[in-house]
Amino acid sequence: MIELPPQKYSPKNVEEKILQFWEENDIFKKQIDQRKGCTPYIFLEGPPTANGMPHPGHILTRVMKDLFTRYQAMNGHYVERKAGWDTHGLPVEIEVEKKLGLKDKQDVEKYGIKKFNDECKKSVFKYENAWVELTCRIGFWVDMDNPYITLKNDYIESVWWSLKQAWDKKLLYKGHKVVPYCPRCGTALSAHEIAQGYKIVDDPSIFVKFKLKDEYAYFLAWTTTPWTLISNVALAVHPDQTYIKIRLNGDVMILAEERASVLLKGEEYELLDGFSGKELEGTEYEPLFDFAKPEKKAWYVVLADFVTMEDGTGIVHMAPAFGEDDYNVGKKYDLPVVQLVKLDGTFPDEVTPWKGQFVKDADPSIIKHLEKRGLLEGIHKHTHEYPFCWRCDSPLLYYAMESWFIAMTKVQDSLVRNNNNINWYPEYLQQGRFGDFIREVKDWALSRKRYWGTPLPIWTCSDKTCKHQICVGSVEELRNLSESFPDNYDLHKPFVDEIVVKCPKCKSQMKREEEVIDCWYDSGSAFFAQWHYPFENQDKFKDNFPVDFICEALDQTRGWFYSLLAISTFLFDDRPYKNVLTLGLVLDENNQKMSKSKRNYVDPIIVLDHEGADSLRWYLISANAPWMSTRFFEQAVKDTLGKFILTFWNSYNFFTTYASIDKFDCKKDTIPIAKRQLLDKWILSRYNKVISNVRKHIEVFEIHKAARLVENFVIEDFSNWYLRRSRKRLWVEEKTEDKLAGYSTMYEIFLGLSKILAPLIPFITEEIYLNLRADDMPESVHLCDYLHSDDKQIDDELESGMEKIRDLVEVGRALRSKIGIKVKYPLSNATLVCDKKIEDSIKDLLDLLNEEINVKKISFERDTSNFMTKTVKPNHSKLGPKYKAKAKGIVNAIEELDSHQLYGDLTKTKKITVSVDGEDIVLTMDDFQIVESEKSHIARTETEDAVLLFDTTLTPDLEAEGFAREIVRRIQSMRKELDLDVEDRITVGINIDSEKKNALQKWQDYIQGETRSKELSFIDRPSGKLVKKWKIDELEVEIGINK
RNA sequence: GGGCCUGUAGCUUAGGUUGGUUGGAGCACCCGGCUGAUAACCGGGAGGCCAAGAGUUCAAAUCUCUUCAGGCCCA
Repeated sequence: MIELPPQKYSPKNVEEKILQFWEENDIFKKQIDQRKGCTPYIFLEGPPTANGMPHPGHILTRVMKDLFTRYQAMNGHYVERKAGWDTHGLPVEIEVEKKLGLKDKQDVEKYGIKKFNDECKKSVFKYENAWVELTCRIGFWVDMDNPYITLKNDYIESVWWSLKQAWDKKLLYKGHKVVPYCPRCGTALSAHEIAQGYKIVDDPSIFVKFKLKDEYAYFLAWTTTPWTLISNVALAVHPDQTYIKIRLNGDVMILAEERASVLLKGEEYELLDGFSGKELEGTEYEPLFDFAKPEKKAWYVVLADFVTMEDGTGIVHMAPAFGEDDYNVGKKYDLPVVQLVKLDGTFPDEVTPWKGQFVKDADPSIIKHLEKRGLLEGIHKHTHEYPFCWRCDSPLLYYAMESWFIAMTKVQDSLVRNNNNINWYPEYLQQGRFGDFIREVKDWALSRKRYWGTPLPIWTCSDKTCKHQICVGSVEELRNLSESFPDNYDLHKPFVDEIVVKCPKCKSQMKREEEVIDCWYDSGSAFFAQWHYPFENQDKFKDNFPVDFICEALDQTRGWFYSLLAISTFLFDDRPYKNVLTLGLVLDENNQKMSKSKRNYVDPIIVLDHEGADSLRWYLISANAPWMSTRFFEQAVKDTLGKFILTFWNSYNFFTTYASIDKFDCKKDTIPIAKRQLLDKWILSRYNKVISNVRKHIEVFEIHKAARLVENFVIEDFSNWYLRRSRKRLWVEEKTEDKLAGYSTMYEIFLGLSKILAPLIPFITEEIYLNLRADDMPESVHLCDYLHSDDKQIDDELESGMEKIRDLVEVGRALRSKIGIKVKYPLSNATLVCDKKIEDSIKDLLDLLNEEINVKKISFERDTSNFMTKTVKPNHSKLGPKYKAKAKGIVNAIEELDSHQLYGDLTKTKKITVSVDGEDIVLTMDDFQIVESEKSHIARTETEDAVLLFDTTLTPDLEAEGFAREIVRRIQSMRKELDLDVEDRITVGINIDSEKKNALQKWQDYIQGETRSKELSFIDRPSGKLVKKWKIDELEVEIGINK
């Protein structure tokens, strides 16, 4: 039984009601469970960090994840949706440090690692409620009762297992990583931290001479960090640049040709030799200082692509301990890492002249020293950006810290192969940003010298000679190695470090490497660690690997998308996911990135309260391709509500208003399609076409196209044409077959739309479905099967005929507007001039055209000649040159004549004579232009394939009919003013000029029928509940109505 | 600094692969009409150096290069 829904659509009320319905009836669980045993569609949730409030970007991700999983579930797949939480990492620690007022790592250790980590754990779930609420409110169906959480012992154990795999494959090793380091705070800073501490500073930049070992010549190098010269081990040149040897001021020097032309502009020098960078490779030079006694070979020329010709000399001094580029080159050439700076930023004792001095403060003294030795060629001031500690404002040093790595470079080929086996949406990321990243993959710096994270499970024997190392791969293994393993264990710091582990080789005590691991490794392990694989759920894992679908924003490309692939590749040598949808970023109204500090975004909750989740979802889905960035602001969602959601609702409301009055029963009252009107068949054809195309778009994640297609169908085809054209059918009071045919069609389409749109806008579709469903249908739209199109109902010819009719309506209305005869006033005749084919395609649909443009009769013709008339007018460009001064007189004379007659005469006699100033002039057809125009009372317009002609003669009968419609319109608006129900009957009294009254009387039945009046009288003083005076075309009318 | 993506009317956008009539829509605006779906509907109008510049071509929103602006990632 279809019920009358609320007239006014309140998103909040409807959505709250539906949320309650889902919860009370466990619909989400039923959607999953009813597909048990079906082909699974495996989704993996990229875990959000719940230590900050969700913002519009998170909403987009969650909406997209939701709609594709809902779609697959309705499509007959078993779609589990396990939620996940990312809980470790530096952002969490920073948040807690701020809260507790801790400034650096020393502060943390003073505070106590146990207490600190407790705070971290608490902080992680600080915003959990907000996340859960928002997730629920936007209708994202994900199982938040059984999430995977990266801080759980089981999860950590799975991560440990995977690290042990890496260890066994000899992929886990200890090396150096150059990081920005604050010597005062004694800590490395993350990229995110240094980004907020750049300042523009003046540093000395110096040109230093390095003497070649076997030759009296110098390499001229350039540096802005003189203090790193102490730890110099090599010089780098660009392999493809040209270097020259010159004599300048008595010295022989080598530098890049391109730089020489800039640096030595105007100076005189003698060119001695030239070579490519490549040829210089391996050339040895004498060290500037002898403080370092490196074990490996040092002090020779190496090649590096990053050497620029923008500044300097084209020869770069290399100190692998203090620069990432330097370090990487050093690794390639196996250079020693000379690190003559202590962790507090001062020089060690072996650097005798400057020992104990802060390195940057020693710069001037080092420069002086070089100058004294004659090794300084020049000194400049260099203005550049330099990072400072955001906490204590000390200048940061780049510093090679010991770190654990996973040797991704060793599995690079597999990475590339597995990546090529993934479907990327959009495709260009596969070989673009992501492919580039993988082709230049570096070893993964895994360890973090922090507290809140998965501890690195590597223990080293403390015996100086033994130094045995073990990577622990399970809790069981750790328990067996330790003497006292607690029952109630926690694998985090500091507990894990309190476990006493004995070396299996020498029985000495072992000590865990103090680091925790990169939290990206945690989340990248989700595809197996969420199942506690391999300790549990081995089958479950096998069934769920690789996953079908992951979806995150663009910034995850080198984050989670990479960490999943990296781990999956070295563990299983396979892709972890088959399809990856990358979403564009959500920006603010001015295309600026949303940031917490600028507060330039709307709180999603406000939008949800005002416009509702469906409008919000529809906006995000339809505004743009998923991978394009989308601007987000409340007005945009408001527009979406008005444009689509309300149109959809109003259409539905229109249908239910009538269907509920008539108690339409979808079981008993459905009319077979064959017996329905062409209009019904047409909308069903359009509808089925839409279904089939929507499916095609969704399959390739072009959800915006699917959404726009449906939107266009609902607004243009269904609401603005089909329903508008069907209104009259529903106004008849009896339950005619035609009315039921209309209901049947509308019912089918609303029910269908609720299913098609259910994954996209799950609330309003549920609301509609629940009202329309019959008892034998599933209890929720989300438990239905997604629709397949019925191609038998697609009729291209009918669609093309309707297209032509709609074109004709358009031009017909425009023409009416142009000739100034209102649509209320019927015209007696219209003619369509077109060919037979067109006529055939539209002749059965002509009633629609009749009604839309209000014409009594439409007939067909093959050409327009009966409606056109030819006249002539003087051809000025011919007459002018020929008759010069007389031309004006001739034109005047012609205009005196009747132009129709003139044309007739000209065609008959070929010439006419006019008299100008007493002179007879003979004119021929050549002197005229033929003009074709409509005969009087004919108006003409055309479409691409037809001409439409109106007979504009208004007879008194036609005028009376039009006037009757004017009256009806006034009464209707008065009914509405009284807020009457559609079925209410009224009595009407009209006071009107007697001449019009006579004309109107013929239309009395019509007026009464249209306005549901049981009585209509023409009286002088109308009375009733509402009495109004109207002015219709200068004529005063007074109408009174009563219920 | 490097790589990648994006830029079309006040706003949201189609078209761009495959160069080819006058660059289409919708919202908002103005005028007119219609209306028992009323935050709707119909007709008309106004609004575009297709970010800027250069090149290729008979022809460029479309292809190429440069610049500018915004974004993401990496330095």
